[in-house]
Amino acid sequence: MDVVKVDGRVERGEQTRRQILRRAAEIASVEGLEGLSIGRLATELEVSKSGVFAHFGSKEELQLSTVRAAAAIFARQVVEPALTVPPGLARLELLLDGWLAYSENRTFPGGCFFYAVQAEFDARPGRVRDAIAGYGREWNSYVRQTIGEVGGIADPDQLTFELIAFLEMANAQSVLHDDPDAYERARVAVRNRLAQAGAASGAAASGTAASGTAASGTGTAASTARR
Amino acid sequence: MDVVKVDGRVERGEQTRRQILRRAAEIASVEGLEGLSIGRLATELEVSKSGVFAHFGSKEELQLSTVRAAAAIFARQVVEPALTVPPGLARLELLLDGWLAYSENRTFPGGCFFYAVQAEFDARPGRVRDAIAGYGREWNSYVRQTIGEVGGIADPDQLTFELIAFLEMANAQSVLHDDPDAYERARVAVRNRLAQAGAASGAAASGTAASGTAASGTGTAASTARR
DNA sequence: AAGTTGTACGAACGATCGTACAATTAGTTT
DNA sequence: AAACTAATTGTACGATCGTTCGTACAACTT
Repeated sequence: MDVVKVDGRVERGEQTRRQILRRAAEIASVEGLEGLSIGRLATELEVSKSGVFAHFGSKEELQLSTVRAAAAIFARQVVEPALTVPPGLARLELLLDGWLAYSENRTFPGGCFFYAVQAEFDARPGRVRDAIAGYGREWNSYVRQTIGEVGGIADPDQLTFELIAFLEMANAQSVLHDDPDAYERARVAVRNRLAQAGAASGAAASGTAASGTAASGTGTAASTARR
Repeated sequence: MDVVKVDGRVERGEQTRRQILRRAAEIASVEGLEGLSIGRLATELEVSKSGVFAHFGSKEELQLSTVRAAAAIFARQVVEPALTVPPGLARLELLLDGWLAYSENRTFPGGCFFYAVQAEFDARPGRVRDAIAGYGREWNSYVRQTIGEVGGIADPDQLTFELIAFLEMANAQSVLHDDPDAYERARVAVRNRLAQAGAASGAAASGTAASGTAASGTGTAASTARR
């Protein structure tokens, strides 16, 4: 009906814009959002520098658009899959495992996009930093909410802090030291901490076989059981 | 003594070099080692651009020297104080509290220097990355060793991973979100995790007793004792 | 005293940065 | 067909980047 207004020119423009932003996010995950330059982007994509520039009007707008594009990829890859299972421990575990997979399989070549740009912009003012901080808070409060839906957890804010710490540490260690074992460390840490928190929900589903007395077992058992 | 070879020119040179590197580390903790430019450094220090350049011969060498200078500051501020107490739980706690204080009181204006440059260089090759990774491994294995000296801890490598994760998370949250509470979260996490690990050494003081919500105890005491 | 060494400076270089604007191409409307 | 519109291009600009080079001057050696 009214969706027929497919202007071929606009259509093509949006496609190049998507290509630009996908490449921009890849570069930024490795070199940072400042290391990302319009000229280099144009050269790599084999288009004109002014063509790239025209899509955004300023470098800051390019950076902001890149952050938004990366957030969409993150949401599709990490958040949405977790929404396919009912709230509770299973969803929380799927969310955390999804994050580790997102980092481990290098959705962005430099590891987690937000880890990279967060550390780059955390100490300087501006709209880019504000956008990054906003997504950080969103992610934080979504994890927090998912923890809340498990029930029976004493201090959800504290648990949120610790779980996210494990995820980011795994990403950092893996990228800097080429150490894939970091992800296994994070999985052990997450499992152990969730057991300690006394995640009430039954669902022995993905849990360890020895989940009954997991608290004192130091959680080393099911290292190979998962995955 | 035998230190009589005080050439006034060399002496003066070393002093300006120290000033350059101190400022360079400050800037890099905020803007990164790439954001650090020789021209800007010269302007801020009110010296000539070529004067700054002459001290290092290349930008890469300036970056390497900056990393080394920051490592020396880190060692003095975090590692050395812990060496004043005997090995064991007390030393480990002093080390961790020392790190949190080092980040919290903004020894570098952008928070932990190494957190910033690690995320910046973790995904690109080169000598700078290698140097940063080297210091990272050093820090990691020193924490690991200090944990080992406590005794009675099941998996020291796993504990090292988790404790450092708490520290870096506190730094990241604090800097990006202007949230000073992050440090308290990290202290709670550390205390809780050490209690769970069953740190054998005496000093039950900081153990499970205060694990509820209290901020008091040895943790904060040490943090204020320093500095 | 004259001669040597080391730090710091000023000017200039080629390259690249972000940005501006007019010209061109391709698709849509009348 | 002409008129219009949107994406893309080419050219050019001022600023800043890292780097090079010749020079000035203070400090040390002989």
